[in-house]
Amino acid sequence: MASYYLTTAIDYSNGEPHLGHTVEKVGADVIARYRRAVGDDVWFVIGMDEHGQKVEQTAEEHGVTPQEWVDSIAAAFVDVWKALGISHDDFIRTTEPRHESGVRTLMERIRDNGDFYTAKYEGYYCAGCEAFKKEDELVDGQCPLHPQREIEWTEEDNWFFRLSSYRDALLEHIRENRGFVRPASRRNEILKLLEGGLEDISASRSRISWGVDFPGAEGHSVYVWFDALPNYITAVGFPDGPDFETRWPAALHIIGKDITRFHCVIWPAMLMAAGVELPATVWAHGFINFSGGKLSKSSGKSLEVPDLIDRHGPDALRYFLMREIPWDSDRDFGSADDFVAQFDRRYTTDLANELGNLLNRVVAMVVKYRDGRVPPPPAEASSLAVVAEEVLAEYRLRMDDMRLHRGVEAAMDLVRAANAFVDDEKPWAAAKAEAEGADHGTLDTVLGDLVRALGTVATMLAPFIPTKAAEMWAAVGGLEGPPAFENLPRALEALEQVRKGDVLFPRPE
RNA sequence: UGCGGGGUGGAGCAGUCUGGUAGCUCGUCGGGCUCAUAACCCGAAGGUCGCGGGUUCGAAUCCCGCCCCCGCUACCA
Repeated sequence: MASYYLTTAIDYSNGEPHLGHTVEKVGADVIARYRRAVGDDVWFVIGMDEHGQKVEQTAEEHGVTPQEWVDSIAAAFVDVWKALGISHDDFIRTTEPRHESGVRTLMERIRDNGDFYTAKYEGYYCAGCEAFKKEDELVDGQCPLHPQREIEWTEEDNWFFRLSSYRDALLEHIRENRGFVRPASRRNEILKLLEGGLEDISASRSRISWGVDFPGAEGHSVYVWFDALPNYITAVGFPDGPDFETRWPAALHIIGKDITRFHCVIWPAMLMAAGVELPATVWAHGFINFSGGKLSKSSGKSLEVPDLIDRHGPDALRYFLMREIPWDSDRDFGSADDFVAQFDRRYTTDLANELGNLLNRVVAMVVKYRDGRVPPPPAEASSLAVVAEEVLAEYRLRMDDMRLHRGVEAAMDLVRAANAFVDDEKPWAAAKAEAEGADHGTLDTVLGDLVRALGTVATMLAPFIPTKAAEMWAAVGGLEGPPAFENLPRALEALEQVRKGDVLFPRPE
């Protein structure tokens, strides 16, 4: 079994989980579940980035210790992921000992490789940004993001990382490995960036106490990216845990497009400097945008994730996000009201009317005309069975290429084809003909192939709507949930008896 | 300024790499069916494929120029 280790960006512990976090985790979960169905040995890790001055300040504002603060935020994130059915295998937090010790080891290796040096860093420092600002970034001598804060001319000794010396190696790696940075638009961006040259970056901070101590440098802590990025290796036991060798290098890092350069330039350079293999692919997904303003003035529809889950259930939200938001680019919803309206529309048309109703009508007919017995596969496949084969192949191509929104679209194409097939074949007319003496072959083929098409749909949709797909699979007579793709043909042939259950997606009243 | 992405019927998108009657979903209008969650199916109207020029027998698709929108421009998740 091929090892497939995938990660998402770890989320910064400065606020509650929002839609942006949710899209990323759901997409990653879809990939994880799909890879499992393909037969890979999947290891799926998400987590929290918990250090830094901002966390320290936020904790102070709430009158708790930083550790208490990050504990409560981590719990809030875990609750949401659980509610959404995210199937992660591990949850890494950068305040955990396994992470902090791994970071120190990594820093030591980079240092031993001669890629750290000290230099004076001076400039205007904004405590709000936790960063030095260039003079032309300031507005009226103040940081535009934190105008209420003091800006200070500051000098400190920093440890610098020789990022610039990895430019050629990075260029070569990205040029030769087309799949390293995806989608292609992001790859172009990074290549152009590299062609323009790189500067060294600082790797330590002297003024941050809530962080990992910089090895061998009294009073310095590891700067944010050198702390956060290594979570991908510390989570699987770097440097010498038993799983590190089998799981690393990762198959896939899933990130937001805003942090592409950190993952495609700094992170691989760090790994090269420490003599660690590079991940196979970094995938930068797009964002949800609200050009019309996220906060609706009119009806005040909530975009809080728990409220959206309550609206039509977790699977419906997963479906909507994956169907509507391209996995490789941005999507603008206008306003919060528009978002909710689109969500309601997708739920009613796609899930209730097309998918749920199809299952219901097919199961009802099998019960009515065959006492629930699923007719076995006919000698000659129906037109629907042919379409099912084609759709499945197209679905696999799209999913393997991580075009998730196109994958779910393919599955729904089969749903539409099945609904049209029912109308074309008119099983009720065939049943009437049987009552008048016609043979049973035609209706057997129609009903059996419909049931098996539904089984195929359930299997294709399982990564997207795991709970509902399992209900579908059970309704068409399947055992133990939708099968791995390898076993699908056999599992479909084995379907014997449909089970009429509750309406899959009730229409809103 | 530079770089990247985008501009396709009312809305959201596919198609552009590998030129050859412009496609899908939703919405609108008309028809059909009764197995089904008043669900489903079929048909119709609706597009100068951002603008201008070029290559070609032929361009949404290739080349040049321009306009508009978004992101990034380095230590901000």
